[in-house]
Amino acid sequence: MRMSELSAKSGVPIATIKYYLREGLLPQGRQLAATRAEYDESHLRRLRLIRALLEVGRLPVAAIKQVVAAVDDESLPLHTMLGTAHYALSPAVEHEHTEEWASALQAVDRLIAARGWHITPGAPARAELAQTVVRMRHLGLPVDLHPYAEAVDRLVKEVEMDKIPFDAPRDTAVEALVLGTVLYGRALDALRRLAQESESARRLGVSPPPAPDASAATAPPA
Amino acid sequence: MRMSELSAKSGVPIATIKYYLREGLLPQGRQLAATRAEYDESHLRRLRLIRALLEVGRLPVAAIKQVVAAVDDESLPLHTMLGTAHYALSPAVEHEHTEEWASALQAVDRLIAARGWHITPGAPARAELAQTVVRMRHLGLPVDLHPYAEAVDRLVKEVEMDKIPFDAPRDTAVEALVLGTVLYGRALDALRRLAQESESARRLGVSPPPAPDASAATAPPA
DNA sequence: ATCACTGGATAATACCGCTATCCATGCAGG
DNA sequence: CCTGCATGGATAGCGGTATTATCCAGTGAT
Repeated sequence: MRMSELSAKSGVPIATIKYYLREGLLPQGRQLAATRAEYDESHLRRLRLIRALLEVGRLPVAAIKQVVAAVDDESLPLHTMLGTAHYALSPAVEHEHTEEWASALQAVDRLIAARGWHITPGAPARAELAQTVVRMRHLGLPVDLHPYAEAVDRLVKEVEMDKIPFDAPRDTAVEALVLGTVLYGRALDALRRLAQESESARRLGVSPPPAPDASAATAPPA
Repeated sequence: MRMSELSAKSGVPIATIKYYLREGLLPQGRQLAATRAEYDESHLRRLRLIRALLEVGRLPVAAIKQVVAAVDDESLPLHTMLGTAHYALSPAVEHEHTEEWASALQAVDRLIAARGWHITPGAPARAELAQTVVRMRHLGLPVDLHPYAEAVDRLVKEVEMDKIPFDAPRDTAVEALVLGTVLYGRALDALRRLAQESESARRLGVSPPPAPDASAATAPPA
């Protein structure tokens, strides 16, 4: 198919597709002539991957570039691939070597040990979590992550990993890994807020089930 | 304290503090004279709240403005306050009234019903989740959110809500609500990635991930 | 009175994702 | 073959956002 068709099928403007080509997010089409190139289903699929990572996962374009590079690198083991996705998802927390930081990191490592997890020291999520703990303490929030760790531990072990099609072609498995991390991450977050709203309504008593001030809860900016 | 002291204690540059004052994120200090104003602990605390929402929660400044306005509005019930936080957290998904959208929304509503949740139709998380489902289907991912819903449901009911100090002064409770949503949301996400890494290492059982460095972000020559 | 410092107003900056403009093709219909 | 519209590629520009730099007049300690 040609670029215009690719654009039509994906809903991404041509100018934007050109941008992705420039940035190396999308592989070049098969060159037919100086002003003619052909794209196929793989480009369409890649485009959907990009948009999902961008719009749902909120990944910056530079990070997506990393991810697709890893996806395309056939020599990369799946586990490493997952690490790349995690790295792209993590927002580069700057290490301040303060007392608080060390303490928070220690707390995180205790939690990791308590769950029996095996985590490499360079894992981005480790630093990110430590950073979050620092913030929580700054603000005087009670910090108890154990129930959260237990919940995701079960989820990952009992559900998520079983869904990855390890026996499928590599790119399929890889996409499932990356997309699972990103899309289900968002889904989990949205679900949590739904649960919160429901429980909040129940406890703080917007009394009857047929919500009286339904619109108030999500009222648009004043 | 003066602005420079506020800056020193919070780690936020003076110019940035001035910006927050302009934007109404941070209340004005007590004016002592034309070129002299005094700030106190409440400003420091507010500044930390802002930075937490900004850096950890990734909220845009405009959304933070909404949140602090709600926090400061004494007349707002707690439940409504939570709704405001949720609204600020959600990234305004645009409704395309397509077939897929309707179907995804239906699936989300079935899930909500299955869990017995009480959710207002305008809940931002509802649309966000539907959007995510649409993307998942586009990409051919299997979509089964039930285990996720169950996990967060338990978490919210058994842990999160019990931590909110409803009997404390309003602003304390309000901050706990907002920060709980935002900070624990991030924490949950980071924990999930930790669990994934651990489980991935166990199942795919291999060498540790490459601990990619920041320079790699721009290094690869296409 | 002086001078370093403060707070406030305004303009400039950096980055990012995207978009508009140009231009040399290139295929299609006559 | 010739004409004309569409294509792909290169380049420059736009719009939004968070932040920062510049100016300036007022203040208070010395």
